[in-house]
Amino acid sequence: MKRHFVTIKDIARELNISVATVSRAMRDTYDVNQETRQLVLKKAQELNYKPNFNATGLVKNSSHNIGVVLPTITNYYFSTVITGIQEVAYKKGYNIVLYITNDSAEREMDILNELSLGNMDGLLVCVSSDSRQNDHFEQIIADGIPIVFFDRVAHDIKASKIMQDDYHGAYQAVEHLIQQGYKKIAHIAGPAGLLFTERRMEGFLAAMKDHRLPVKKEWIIHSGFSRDFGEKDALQLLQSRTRPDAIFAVNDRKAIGAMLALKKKNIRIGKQIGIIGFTNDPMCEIISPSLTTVEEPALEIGRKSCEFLLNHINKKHFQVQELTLPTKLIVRESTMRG
Amino acid sequence: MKRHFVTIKDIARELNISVATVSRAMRDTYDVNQETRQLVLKKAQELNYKPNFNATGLVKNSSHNIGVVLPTITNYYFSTVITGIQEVAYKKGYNIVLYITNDSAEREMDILNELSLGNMDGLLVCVSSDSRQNDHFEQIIADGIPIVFFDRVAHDIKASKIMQDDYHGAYQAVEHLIQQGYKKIAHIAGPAGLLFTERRMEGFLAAMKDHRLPVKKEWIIHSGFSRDFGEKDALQLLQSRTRPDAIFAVNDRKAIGAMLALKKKNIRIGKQIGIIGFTNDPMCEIISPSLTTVEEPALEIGRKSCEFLLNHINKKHFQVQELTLPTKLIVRESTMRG
DNA sequence: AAAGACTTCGAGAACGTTCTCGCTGATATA
DNA sequence: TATATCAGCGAGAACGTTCTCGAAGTCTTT
Repeated sequence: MKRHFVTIKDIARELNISVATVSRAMRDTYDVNQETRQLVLKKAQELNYKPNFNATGLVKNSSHNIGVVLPTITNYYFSTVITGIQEVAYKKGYNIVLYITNDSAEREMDILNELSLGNMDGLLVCVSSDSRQNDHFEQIIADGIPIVFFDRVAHDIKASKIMQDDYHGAYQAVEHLIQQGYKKIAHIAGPAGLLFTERRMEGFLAAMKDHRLPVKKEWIIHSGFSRDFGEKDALQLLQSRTRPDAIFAVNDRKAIGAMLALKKKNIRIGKQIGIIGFTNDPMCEIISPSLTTVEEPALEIGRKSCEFLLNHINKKHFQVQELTLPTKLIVRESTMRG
Repeated sequence: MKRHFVTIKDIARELNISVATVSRAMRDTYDVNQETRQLVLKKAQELNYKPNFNATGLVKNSSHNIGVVLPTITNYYFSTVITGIQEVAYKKGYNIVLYITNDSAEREMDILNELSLGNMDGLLVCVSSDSRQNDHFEQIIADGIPIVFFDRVAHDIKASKIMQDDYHGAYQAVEHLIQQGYKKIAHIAGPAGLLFTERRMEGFLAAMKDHRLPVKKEWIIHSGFSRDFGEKDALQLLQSRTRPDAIFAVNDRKAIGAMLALKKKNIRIGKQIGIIGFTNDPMCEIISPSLTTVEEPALEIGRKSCEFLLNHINKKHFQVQELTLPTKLIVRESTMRG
């Protein structure tokens, strides 16, 4: 249990020099003799010295921890984003510590009021789908803790934001459907109130309008993000007076749910009803027919978010900035009429 | 950039009491008057005081951080394990900080020699598939940092280990194939040298032996864990002199790779060749035909690992212990001959 | 009334670093 | 020779807590 650590003092004692000099040597400041420096480094190695981050953090007033607050990690998009975050954080010597909200606004609140959060150098957050109030973020920002939002961003908060190009991705998706000859296009969307959901909706509507296609209210359904909701939404669409001949889903999971539901009803995906998703989850290639989708730059979003945050943390002055990364249409079988 | 924090001293000054008393009040020790305690708590709330973990950590010699070292997080099993870990860690006030090895022994070494690791209160690790040398773990253990291994454990290390019941899971899987009438059963395994791979192999061999079925060398293939390897292995099996009529894959991803390859060759899964996987990845339900598999208790493994580690960290004396959690056969279409 | 026990609190050291200031001795400048 | 410059280093404070020790006051016991 009790472990004893080698400190800078031990090195100083063994070398008969002051702790100040050892500290200088470790940090390679200008005012230390290179010879003594080598001596110190050698001795440090020999004693297996590891710096104590609590001590450095205490004087420098930083923890080298950045908090990542997100709804879940058990899906392709989020786990990939985290991988990107971790990659750049690790390189710069920062730890990332995870906070999972389970997509619950209540839990999100709890987490943001958490003690430990105050000890983060900065925060990367993707808001939960049912959080409407944003006061808790305001509070954190007021406390002076840098925040970068990614993917699902809070509307009204003045903070840096990184998203994929949801509008154009959606536009391109719908245009692809239209080019394939589908005309009666439905959209199964996410919960209302989330910016990226709205942007995809706008892209959908714009593409329909530009191609002079009618949009029926009953072809637009708002619900949750999971596969189950995709199934339900698809079944609901089948009930509508005029049945759509294509579905644009807000994400791949819902698209896959819809496919599963339609397959059960013996509807031939592509031929009878075309389907397109969003994300490019590996599942797209596994399901049959394979799912056409819009690829999101998840890894890059993770990397860039973290880079932004580290800039915010280390720069004296930082501008709030927004970044939109491009998406890419990936055509597969689910939108093939042939 | 510069943020000013409310400290215990501020509270003491405003209340005209000593820092020691404030500290006592915050920790609710026995030797503090309940009235003054309430006063302190009220003032703390009022000033929005947040304890500084660097300071407490420095005197208590702990960081309340536990490191999680694992190959990747972008798959179902690992992301679920992490969710379990995070769940209990959060409850106990510990942060989890992620280290991703990308399944490379070299990177694993780098990470374990990392400075920041020395500042973890404990480690949860799942070794990378190509790591043979375990000296770096010995070193950490010698440093007195508690370690718990999960899933992929290092053979020879004396440390606590948590795994699913790979042997019986495999046995049950193969027995299920046999009961379905398959006789020529192949096993596409993981890389040799990993304990759980070997255990699944043993389960496979035992079931075959108990049912007096022959095992051909060419029906056993060792390779990587990814879908690509599953495809390759399946194609290789098709080349063998006597073609197997069923495949037991070491995990779902390989099983799915194999299915995809066989489907491309117009082989009817189930009828001509039965396939069973391991993990119960959500993809099993998505692919067609759906994939029979052995469910792993991923969430529970995450939870238990973390509980073990926290015990190790907080108990004065701890016994190294090993825990094996049960698996569960989940029958779907890929092993239906009818 | 004296002694003991208990409650409540303060002073100050300690944790392992970094940082500021100033000192020493050597070298360069006048 | 006297003075300025500079390289290299040490002493000690500071960061925000906890912890140990002891003191003051109150209450109980005899």
